[in-house]
Amino acid sequence: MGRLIFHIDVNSAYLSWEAVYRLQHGEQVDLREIPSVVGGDEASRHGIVLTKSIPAKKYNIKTGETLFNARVKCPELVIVPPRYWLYMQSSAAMYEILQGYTPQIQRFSIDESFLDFSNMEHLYPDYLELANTIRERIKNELGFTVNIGISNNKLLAKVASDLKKPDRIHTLFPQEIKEKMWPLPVEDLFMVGRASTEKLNRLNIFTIGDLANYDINILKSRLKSYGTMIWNYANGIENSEVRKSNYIEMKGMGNSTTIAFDVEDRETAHKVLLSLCETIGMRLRDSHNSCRVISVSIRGSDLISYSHQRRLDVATDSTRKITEAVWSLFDSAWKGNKIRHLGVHVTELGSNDFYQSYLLDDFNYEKDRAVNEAIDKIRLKYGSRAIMRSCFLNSGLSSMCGGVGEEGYPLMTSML
DNA sequence: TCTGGGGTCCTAGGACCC
DNA sequence: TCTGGGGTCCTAGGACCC
Repeated sequence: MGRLIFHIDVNSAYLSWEAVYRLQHGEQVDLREIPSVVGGDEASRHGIVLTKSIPAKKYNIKTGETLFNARVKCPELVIVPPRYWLYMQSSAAMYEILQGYTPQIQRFSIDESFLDFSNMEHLYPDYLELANTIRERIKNELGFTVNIGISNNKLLAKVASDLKKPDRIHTLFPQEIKEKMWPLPVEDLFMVGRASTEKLNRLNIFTIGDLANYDINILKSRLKSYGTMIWNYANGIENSEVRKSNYIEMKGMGNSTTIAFDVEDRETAHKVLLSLCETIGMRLRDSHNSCRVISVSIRGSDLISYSHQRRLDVATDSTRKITEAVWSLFDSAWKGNKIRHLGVHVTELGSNDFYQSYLLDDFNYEKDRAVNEAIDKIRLKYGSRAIMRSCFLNSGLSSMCGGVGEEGYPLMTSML
């Protein structure tokens, strides 16, 4: 009667999807078989590794590092640009297949899902056979490979899918923890990142097993609630539900961009922020949300970030109101340094199913709402560039920055 | 022209209240 | 001239995930 959880993870997702697309369009080489990466555009200062092929990994190329660095490690490295609409499509196609097996699916990211097969022995008597069927179907029908991790909770299933790649199925049941998980380096554990690894190493903790057998009270005092959580994880203790994605409410949304050049004046910064607000406003209205808290973040050319946020008296979904708040936050926050990156985030979301007629100011909410609605309709029908504010003409800036534009945005979480 | 963009959650410290 | 203490709200910053 125990739980049975699958974690399905696409191998080198962006790169695999790109490789399949290219093969389908007549290209001879398979990107997955040579040192290659999907990387951002260096000219506009987005030059980092988004996904690497397995041969590229052999050169010690890491996700997130600069393309400049990656080329130093491997001069013949093939770099291809990202194609986000393709990733959305590929992800959706895989989800279609998975849905045929159980409705209990949590889309964890664009290329990862948890499936709950608890109490379904009557339908699927042999879970290994089931996993194999799913793996084969994705490979045959969609052309890319996945790893499947199997256990009785999400944490262990996730660690299992990460074991040996590609195109593999692994189990990691509680009785296998000692043999399969404890020898791994502690940074392989979910939620143990760079900062925690350093702290743990200083405590002489180097493997997941070291962590599992450490005194929990010392961890608690050094790492607070994190200490308890990762100690539990190291012992395979985790009991969160597989949450169907449509029932997960969004907590906040953000839009940020690295600008192709350093911004040095307030007017240009305001324009970039406006374009970010346009996208945020539209996404808020599209999801029937309003926000109470608005925040602006600034990253300077020195790569140091800072932010200011403000709680509004009344929730809003108006592009105009958001922009006013964002501009004033920027003006109070900006230290006058050269700006590389700007971001707008909204949190404390709530329903926008009400008309806000706030009598204390003379802002015409009805008219503003009608304007936003009309613009949203035009953009949904004809694309985000169909209508724009005149200040963006000949400015070299996009009128609607960030976001995923017309392709939509699947609801995903990165917390178990 | 060396460092992305989308998220979630936690903590520390100050203001303020009783 | 000995400066409480608990609670809540708010902001800034940092950790982690993909």
